[in-house]
Amino acid sequence: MAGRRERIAIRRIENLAARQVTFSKRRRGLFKKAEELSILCDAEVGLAVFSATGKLFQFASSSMNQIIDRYNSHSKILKKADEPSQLDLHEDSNCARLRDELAEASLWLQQMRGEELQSLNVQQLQALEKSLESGLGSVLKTKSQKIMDQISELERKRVQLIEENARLKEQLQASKMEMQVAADSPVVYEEGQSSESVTNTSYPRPPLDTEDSSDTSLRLGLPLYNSK
Amino acid sequence: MAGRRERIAIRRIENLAARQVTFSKRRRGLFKKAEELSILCDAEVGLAVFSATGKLFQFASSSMNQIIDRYNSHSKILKKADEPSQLDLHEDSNCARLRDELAEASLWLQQMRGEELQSLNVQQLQALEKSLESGLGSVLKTKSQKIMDQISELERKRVQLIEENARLKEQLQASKMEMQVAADSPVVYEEGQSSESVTNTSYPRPPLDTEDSSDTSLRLGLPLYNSK
DNA sequence: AGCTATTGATAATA
DNA sequence: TTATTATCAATAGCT
Repeated sequence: MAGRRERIAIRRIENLAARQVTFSKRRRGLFKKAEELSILCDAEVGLAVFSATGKLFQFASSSMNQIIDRYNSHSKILKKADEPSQLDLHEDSNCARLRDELAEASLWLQQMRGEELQSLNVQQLQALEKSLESGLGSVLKTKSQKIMDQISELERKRVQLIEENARLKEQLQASKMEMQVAADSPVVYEEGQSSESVTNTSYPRPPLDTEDSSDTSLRLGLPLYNSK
Repeated sequence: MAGRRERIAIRRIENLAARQVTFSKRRRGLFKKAEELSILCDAEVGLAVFSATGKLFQFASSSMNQIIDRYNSHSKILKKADEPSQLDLHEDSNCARLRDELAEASLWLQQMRGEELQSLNVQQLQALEKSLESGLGSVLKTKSQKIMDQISELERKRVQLIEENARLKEQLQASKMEMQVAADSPVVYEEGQSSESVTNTSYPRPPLDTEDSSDTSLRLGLPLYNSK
């Protein structure tokens, strides 16, 4: 007969001969599928496999160097202002390390954005989840703090402006009265209007107590970050 | 109803939607097989795929840069080491850029972990929050899938073992009966012991019905990924 | 996105 | 190693 095949567990095959046979078969299958993907879907694919004995097998839809270049320069989506360097002395040796670190950081960013998760096991996913939840908590906390600060600041400025307006009105009134005095023809029936009542007329709703408004802004701010 | 599948020709799929669907499906298959090869056969595997839209997907059994380094080492054996390649020519200019990108990526990672948020405004915090929520959703989904897969796998093995047990039990029973016949000296007062009761003595707890236990394992599995 | 009918891949065997 | 084939896995074509 032939293959009384049971699906094998995905762990290292202990038997050397069996491992080599499987490597040979599966390698061919993998390379075939890599090529098919690149052709069918117009994708650029690079695949390098080192056997346990150190032998290299490779496939590249274009050229391996081109793919490595593209891989290395892929994360230039974001640019920022240049930063004065302080490590010029060890430029060359740092370069490979930088590339390592950048690749790792990029992968992490991808995974935190929810991509490229298939290569992670459940434990790693759990850790990632915890990290994301923690980060999300901090973001929410910071955002609410910023919003509260903004509201407090606005409120403070509003109170300041109200006070300034009140001062200006008083000055204006004083100025008018001076002019009236200067004109030497005071009008009696206008004096009943006190400076206080003027203020109330101009600002029907007097400024709230600052302690209260702080709490109010908290309540108002909350719905903003109750997202979907 | 479903896949009235004819083998498709291996050439570029013209229809955009179909091409994207196929890319998504085959890419996952390819990455899975790459991972399996690396584990089963103790091989170092690096796979990079750029979609037609320029998006990078990668798998590396160790780290991509380690694999690239190893690849370059292998290649240099076949090349002249003193001949500066294109990669080397761009290395210096890349280095500064790499440093910038790494700084940028590191800052992002910090911010996604909930650190260094003070320099962001509310709008940026909102975007970060959305990104984190989206990533968290994907992580949870992937984790659930992995756990479900594990459960299915365990259940499958359990059923398999139950079947094997049943087979072994039958064989044992047959074997015992043969021995009784071969002994050719039946003892009358022992014949009251039926083969069935013998079996029950050897296996006091017969295997459960497979249908019921299948549902049970599913229910037990679900709370695992109902995270806090 | 899900769902099957098929094709394709491959583990055990010769 | 290569060939065979039973069986499992991947996926093309539909909803």
